[in-house]
Amino acid sequence: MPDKPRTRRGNRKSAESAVGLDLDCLPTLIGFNIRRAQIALWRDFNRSFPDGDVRPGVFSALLLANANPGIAQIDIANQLGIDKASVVSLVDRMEHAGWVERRRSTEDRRRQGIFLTPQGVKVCRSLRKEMIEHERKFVSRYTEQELRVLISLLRRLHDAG
Amino acid sequence: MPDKPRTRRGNRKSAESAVGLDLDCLPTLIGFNIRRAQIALWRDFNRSFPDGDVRPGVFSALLLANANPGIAQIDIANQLGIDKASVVSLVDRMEHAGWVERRRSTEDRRRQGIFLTPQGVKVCRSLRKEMIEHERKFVSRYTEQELRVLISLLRRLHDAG
DNA sequence: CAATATGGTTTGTGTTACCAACCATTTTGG
DNA sequence: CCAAAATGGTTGGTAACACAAACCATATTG
Repeated sequence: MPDKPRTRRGNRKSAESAVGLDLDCLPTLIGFNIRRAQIALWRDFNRSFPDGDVRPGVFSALLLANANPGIAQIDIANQLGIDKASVVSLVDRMEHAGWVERRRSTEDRRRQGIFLTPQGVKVCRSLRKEMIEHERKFVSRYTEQELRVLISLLRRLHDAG
Repeated sequence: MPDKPRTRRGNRKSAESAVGLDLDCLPTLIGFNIRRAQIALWRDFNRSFPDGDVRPGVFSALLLANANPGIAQIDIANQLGIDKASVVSLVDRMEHAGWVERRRSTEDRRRQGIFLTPQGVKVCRSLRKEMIEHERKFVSRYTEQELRVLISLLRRLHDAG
């Protein structure tokens, strides 16, 4: 029996072969739902910010550097929960775009302080606005209370991961 | 002034250079929190399932194929919310591992039905158990009610993304 | 029956995470 | 005080994904 009964060939509603599929325990798994949410957000992000220099990683790093002038790359890594090696390429791209510059700290000459250029400041301000605008589409699915709960539950997931 | 005041050089609690960093609006953004949660889960997943054939994508695809014998790859893509091209490599890996086989449907010869091998069935059962075990670490941070809420809020995020 | 749609595949690109190894610098502890 | 260890940054390599575009075989359609 190389076949299955669930083909879309007229024995069912023709539009939806997916109807009635069994997802097993997947819908109850945190990982599965986070993954799907992440994909959905990522896809939407790419539509909102098409072919620019800004990517999710760059965005957070830029905001962080803007709010903390001279922040060290290691601190960016820690705040974003990623590897320090990953931060290097983020900063590389931001520097290449002319948004930030690295300045070797004179207090601790291992540290590379990140400082926004005037252009970087402008871009950052604009991006922050666009991002909030972009998130509105998702935020609007929740009440204010639900959103607060969601954020706070998510935060517990990664704080102390 | 190439320097910043927030170095860890004794003028502050020496253990934490990160204390007092300004995260701007990042903590209130859904995208940021999802991303961090995803990273945390991913990292933990890799510790729980070190160097095996099983990866997050493969896991969901295997469960799906197990629960729906003969499912078409396109349906896997739809259920997982990913591109059909991405499914190909997932199935490739599962087939290569000897967990599933592709059988061309005789009803619609475009479709490749995915069927688990006996070994695949065993692996699947074992993986499901391991996965639930693995998630326990995160689940245990929530009350039963909180978990239900979290899952349901997340679901709203990707259903209709 | 021609035009179109669908499922699968291949190929290529891009993002992003990790680790290991290395250098320069700083901190440490014997 | 100085050798040993820790720290910050960088490079290079690997891997998992995600996507899009182009292509084939097959099905559906008009």
